[in-house]
Amino acid sequence: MNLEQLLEDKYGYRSFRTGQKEIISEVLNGRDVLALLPTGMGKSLCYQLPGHVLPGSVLIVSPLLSLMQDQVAQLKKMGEKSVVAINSFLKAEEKEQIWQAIGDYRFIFISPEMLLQPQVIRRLQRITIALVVADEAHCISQWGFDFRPDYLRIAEVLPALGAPQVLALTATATKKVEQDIRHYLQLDDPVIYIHPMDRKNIAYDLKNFRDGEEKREWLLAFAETYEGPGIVYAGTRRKAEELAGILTDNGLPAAFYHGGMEQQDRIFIQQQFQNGEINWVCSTNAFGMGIHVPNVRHVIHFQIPTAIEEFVQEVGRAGRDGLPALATLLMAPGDEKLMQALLIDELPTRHEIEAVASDSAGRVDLVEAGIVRETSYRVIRYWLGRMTPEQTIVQIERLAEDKLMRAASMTGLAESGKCLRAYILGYFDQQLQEHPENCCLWCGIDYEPYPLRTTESEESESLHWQQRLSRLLP
DNA sequence: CGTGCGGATGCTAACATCCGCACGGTGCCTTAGT
Repeated sequence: MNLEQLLEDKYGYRSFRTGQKEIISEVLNGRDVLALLPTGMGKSLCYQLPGHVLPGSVLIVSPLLSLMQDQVAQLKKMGEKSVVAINSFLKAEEKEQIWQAIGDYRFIFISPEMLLQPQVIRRLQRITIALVVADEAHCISQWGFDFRPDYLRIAEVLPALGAPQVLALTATATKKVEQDIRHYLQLDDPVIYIHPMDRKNIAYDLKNFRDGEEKREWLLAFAETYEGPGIVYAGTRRKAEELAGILTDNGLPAAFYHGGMEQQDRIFIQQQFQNGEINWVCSTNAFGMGIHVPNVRHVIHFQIPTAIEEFVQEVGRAGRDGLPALATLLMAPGDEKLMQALLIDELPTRHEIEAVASDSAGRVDLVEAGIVRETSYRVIRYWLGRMTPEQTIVQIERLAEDKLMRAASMTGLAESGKCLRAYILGYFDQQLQEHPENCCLWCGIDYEPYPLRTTESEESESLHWQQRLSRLLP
């Protein structure tokens, strides 16, 4: 089969990007594949193209509803009609209609939680699933153990679906994440494709401050000096709002974004950022997946992230256009303590585990009564289904240790005093081939490539007039 | 670690002030009964 011809017929591209052809060929050879491709390297084509060749539907397991909707819209825009997302956005009748004709859809998007529902499995059993895709597969490792346990259960469904082949796609994976993906998706002798993950156009900077006040002053001065767009990652929702407030108070086009907002507001901010109407988004780690803004110049971490994996994911949203981008990590004494406390507090407690274990009737009253938190309840139920309460407690303790170790690797980066790029690549078991010209603060950073803010003083003055006028008028 | 909230305090009626303590990120899925 001529893949290039197919690519041109279906998508109008003349040639594949690095890695795409290898991955697609292996999928078409019937192999399980785990592909590590950096963000923006055309991951979705790796299942879209096989979807036109394979004898059956492609089932894509996706972490976010917004991501699904986005991908469905994108496929439809490209002329692909037989696409659907099965999720809680659908009304009962819509859902029924889709199920009636489910075999007609070439691409079916679904969340792990929805996929695990028995009636969903029964419906999917009636059709031929040729390929199951785990999109953003690092979520298995990142979320499965203590947040969204259904992520660990995807493989349970596969036998019922006729044991289709599996393609796992992600941008960031340590050896541990890779192993988790292989194990929990039960990949069968998979082909592993690893693309070098170094992003040469991103320089890594680090600033030490005495306290948060100094950080705030620096952030404001930076945003007033340099042109965005940029993302500022804060540790908490409140902090994200506070930082956005500082920027907007000083006339900068900024907004905050976090998981506590209404879905509509979140979509609105995303769109404004994508249209360039907002220059700075101050957010928690909720912001990022599914954001396609190629020209993000700056990613600033106001507070230290909980792991290098997270840091790299977030930093990777900069400079997708290939132009120079800058990642800046702001540090102050005590920062790591806050994040450590946060990491551990959110895990199920011994008390919660014992409460769920002794509640043999399996009632959800514990959550209603405020004895067990909602997420804890589901996580505990997952583990109790597989081990004793005592083993579950040990399991959660191990998770806490693991999280603290990963957090320590992040502080290690901040304190190493050596090339940050080399440290990061080393963490992912990759070797730095060559230091780019703009590498990191230890190798030296030239700030000249980062465009300065164009002071549109006249424009802002006229805006002032408009504002004053609007205040005078009723 | 930093912050914000609720309750106690101090003393006789409303309110300022202090202290202890909980909380902090990430998202699917909710099919009851007016």
